[in-house]
Amino acid sequence: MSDDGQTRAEKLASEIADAILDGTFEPGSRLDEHMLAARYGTSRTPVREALRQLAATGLIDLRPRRGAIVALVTSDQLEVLFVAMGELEATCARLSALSMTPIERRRLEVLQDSMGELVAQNDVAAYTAANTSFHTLFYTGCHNPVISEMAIGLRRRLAPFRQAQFRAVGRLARSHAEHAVVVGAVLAGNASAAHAAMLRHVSLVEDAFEELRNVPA
Amino acid sequence: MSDDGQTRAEKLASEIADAILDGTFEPGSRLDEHMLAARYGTSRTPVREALRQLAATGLIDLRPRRGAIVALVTSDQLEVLFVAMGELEATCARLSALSMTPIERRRLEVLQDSMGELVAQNDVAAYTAANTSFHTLFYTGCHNPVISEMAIGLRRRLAPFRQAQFRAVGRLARSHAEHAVVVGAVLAGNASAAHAAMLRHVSLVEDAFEELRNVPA
DNA sequence: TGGGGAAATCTTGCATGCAATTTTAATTAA
DNA sequence: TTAATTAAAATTGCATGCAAGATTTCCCCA
Repeated sequence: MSDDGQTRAEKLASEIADAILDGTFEPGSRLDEHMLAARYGTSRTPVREALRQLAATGLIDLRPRRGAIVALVTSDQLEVLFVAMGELEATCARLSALSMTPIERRRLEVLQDSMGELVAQNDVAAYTAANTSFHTLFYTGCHNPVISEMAIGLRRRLAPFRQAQFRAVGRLARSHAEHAVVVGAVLAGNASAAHAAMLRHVSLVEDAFEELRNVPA
Repeated sequence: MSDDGQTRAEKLASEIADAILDGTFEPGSRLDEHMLAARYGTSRTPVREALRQLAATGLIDLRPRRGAIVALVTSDQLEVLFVAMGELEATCARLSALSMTPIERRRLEVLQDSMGELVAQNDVAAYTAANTSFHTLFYTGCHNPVISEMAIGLRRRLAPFRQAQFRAVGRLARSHAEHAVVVGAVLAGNASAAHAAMLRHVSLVEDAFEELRNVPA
């Protein structure tokens, strides 16, 4: 089993990334090469290659001769990351308004409608899942893998900080209403309106996160 | 000499990147690990780590068990890269309009004026250099290292394809006029206008590149 | 003469080991 | 008790070697 064409270093990079994102390795903790090698049953060589790959994504911090630590995101950096993701998502929406195929536009419309039903049923879990699909549609719809991969990388990195954003009352309906503006602009082919609407939407999501974050620990 | 706190793999990554960008290693050519190790006087281990780092930036293509090749950018990919860079630059301008400090705004103003003189003198070389400074001001001015690093990385990657864009007649004055619109919007704190103006500017630069590229080989 | 297949060669992937640097601990002096 | 110094331990950086997979070469057959 296990060998699907990927090299061990690649699988390690992905597994370590998962472990970091799901909290197994806490921010700031040292990623000892021997420890990782033992944990994943390999030698240090592929571990080192994986670490270098992860360092390039910003997930870990690789200090020469001093080892790797899980990147600790300060409050400031988190702000910067959220802003960056927002801008990228807005850009995706902008390009989607210009580049989406009729089929993609139709999919967007259908998803928006079905999410409306989820709002009516107040199904938070299903809405959260659909919300991911919603944003994914723009990643593919912008037809620019360079931008979409940047956005996906950021979204992935911010995932641990985005949980439970729809818990607050009325957030579901509000999110859906904001989506409607974005969808309308994209379907109308109005690039700048799509950009502005998506930016407003994700900024509000960020605000919701802020509220969460400022709850006394 | 030689040891300035950097690890060999890091220096290798930077040296190989330079060699790729200056054309020493042509797109599509194989990057043999033994060859690289011999060329830079190390063993294969740091070479492999450097290659993994470069693969993360998209500069090389690392195919499992099949070695690394210098990423060959097709015409389509180049288009995608230019669009991505344009969008990021526009985003930088947008954020700059919101976040630049008075000092940064002043610097922008001063540079814009001095570039006007270069246009009058038709000093292409100096204008080209100043143009880099101009864009760099927005990278720092957006106050978002995540976005600016993405933009810088793209600009670096596209550098080999951007040469001589000011050769065409009248391009200098036109560039400066476009800059004026961007600067005006940023100084006025008009985010969406700054975004639109920068987007228009870089799109035109891209068009100039297109003209160059379509010259029969 | 051209195509298919097997063997030889080459290249990558990974483990291991050693040297160098950093980190930790211990010991001593103030 | 605390700070400084030094020695020990641990950890990283890198070279080397071998095995597995890919590539090339060569030969045979149609």
